Amino acid sequence: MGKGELTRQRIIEEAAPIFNQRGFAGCSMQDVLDATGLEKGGVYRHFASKEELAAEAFQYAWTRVAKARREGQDAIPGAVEKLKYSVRRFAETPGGFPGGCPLMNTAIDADDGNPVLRSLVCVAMKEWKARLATIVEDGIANGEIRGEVQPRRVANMIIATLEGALMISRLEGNRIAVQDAREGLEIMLDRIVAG
Amino acid sequence: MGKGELTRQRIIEEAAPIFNQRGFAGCSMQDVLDATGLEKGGVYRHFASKEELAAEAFQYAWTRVAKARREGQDAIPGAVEKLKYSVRRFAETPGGFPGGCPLMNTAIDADDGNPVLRSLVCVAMKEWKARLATIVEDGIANGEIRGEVQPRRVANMIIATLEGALMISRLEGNRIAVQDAREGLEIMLDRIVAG
DNA sequence: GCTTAAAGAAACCGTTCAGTCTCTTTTTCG
DNA sequence: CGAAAAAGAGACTGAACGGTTTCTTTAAGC
Repeated sequence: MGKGELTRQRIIEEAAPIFNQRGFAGCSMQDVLDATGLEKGGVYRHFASKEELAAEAFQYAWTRVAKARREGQDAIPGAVEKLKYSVRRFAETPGGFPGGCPLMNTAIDADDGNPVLRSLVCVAMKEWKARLATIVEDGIANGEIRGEVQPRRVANMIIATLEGALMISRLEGNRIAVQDAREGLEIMLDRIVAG
Repeated sequence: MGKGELTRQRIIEEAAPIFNQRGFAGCSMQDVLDATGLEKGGVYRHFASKEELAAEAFQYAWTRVAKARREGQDAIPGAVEKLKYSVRRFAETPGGFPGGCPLMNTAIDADDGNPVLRSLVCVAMKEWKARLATIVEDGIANGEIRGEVQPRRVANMIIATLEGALMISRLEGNRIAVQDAREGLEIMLDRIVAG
């Protein structure tokens, strides 16, 4: 990787937390310059526009967060245990990235405009949901989870509850809401097992 | 109410949807001028700053949304039925205010800055949570709900799930997530009844 | 209906915005 | 080591930003 590519990556990494904390409109290019120590020319050589940088920053932030949340999940045996692990992992790493969950932040930030960011968030959401739904489907297939359970509904419930709880927790400045969500979801997950 | 007060109120009502859709930094005073048809002097006579207007706009938006969600709730008998009604009402009015839920939008918008807006959101969240928790407490007191149930946890679960689901629904442009959340929460609420 | 105070229009303030361009410095590679 | 290419500094552009001020219009109270 040449020096240019290295700088580009560094800009993304420095800009991502700022965009995640302040939103697209709330983060100026000057903020990025301050954070990177570069000048205008140094940044605009690597990105065509603020929007392009913001898009790359979101991708970076989400990739990092999603990877951290997934970590260790493959080693867990059993569909329900895998789901519980996902929930626990989410609840235990609420400060995984400065400014909170990039998915939620960018979804709220871009849902009434900025189609570029919006579509990236849409894809990210779709992938997360599919990942959870697949675990449920596998559980149904091997008889661990009851057949009537709707994978999409379970996935939506998990994502909605966790993200909503994170919003509350960040607002209140404590972990109570995410802990409550975790416990509530674990009870729910116990109820989808077969038998 | 004099003409001044009337204009002030009209500015708030016109500005609230814009702030709710674009966020504090994403909505300029020029946008407010365009929406109201007034000029700078006409607006700044009634508000000391953009922040003051945004605060009033949030209060207006949240008051309206909260009232709409509460409507008819008092007539519902039984704690669990009251809670179910709240959930149903939320799920059925996802487009209650342009731009989505002001509480979530402003919480995400202001949680890493703007202490004025942040504290208003905090109070709103506290009140909503207390309202739900009180219903649970009443249900426990009259034996309708099991004694082990933690009112705060139920309240957190309901708010988190609904708000998270609304975020998903708005991102995807359909009502699937809020419907899934509603059904999931109803099952959860059936499980907290005594006996 | 006249006086007076409130309300609004519009020019204006300095600052910051995203983005461009030119010129210098630093890599990179033969 | 030297030439060509890449990277970065930093001045600059015009528009938009939040906010102020002055002056005109409109509404209210006697």
